[in-house]
Amino acid sequence: HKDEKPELDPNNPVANWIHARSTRKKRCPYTKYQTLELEKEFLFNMYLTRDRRYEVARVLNLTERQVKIWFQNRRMKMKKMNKEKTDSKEQ
Amino acid sequence: VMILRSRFLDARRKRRNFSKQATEVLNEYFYSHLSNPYPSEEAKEELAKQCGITVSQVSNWFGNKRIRYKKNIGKFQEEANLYAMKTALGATQ
DNA sequence: CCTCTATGATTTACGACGCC
DNA sequence: TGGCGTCGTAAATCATAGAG
Repeated sequence: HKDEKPELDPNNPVANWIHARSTRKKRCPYTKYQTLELEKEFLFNMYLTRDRRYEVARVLNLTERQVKIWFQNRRMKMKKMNKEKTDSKEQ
Repeated sequence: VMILRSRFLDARRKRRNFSKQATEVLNEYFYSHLSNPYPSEEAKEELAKQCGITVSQVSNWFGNKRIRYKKNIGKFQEEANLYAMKTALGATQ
């Protein structure tokens, strides 16, 4: 499950850690408008159809891949929020 | 109603830095597993219990610690030596 | 008090692996 | 086999607690 190892020095403690590939796109925070629209779409349906994805990407000037990943991350966030809610209820 | 109110207030409760003891426990694990500081789910649960924080918070702490350590190893050298010495002494007893 | 910096949390972007 | 699913994480960024 390793991404890449820029550190080749065997004495370097971080040599075997997970490292992001240098080709990874730098994180680009979305605008308030983009986030708001994505949230609205998520409220409508947690899973995108292919043409909703195309449409959302076009309107928000994001790639379809970015929209797909945003929904994946958003579902994980929802799962985490639900878990915290039920965890605090029991006890 | 009061229960719902207190739960809502809990959720909005402002972040607090972890206790010195909790940070101590997390750092001990981090520096004694420096070549592979990725605790398993079970290890995270145990650390969370010892520290009085959630598993998510343990994950956040390790994520932040790994990237900040990697970004400036020199800055953490003193701390690393301190915990290395501490575990060495603990193993002797 | 009033700054800043360190710290905990959240947000993008993937790699690994799963299922259909 | 491609494509989207989850899971765990990297790295950047946000928010502000709290040390000086």
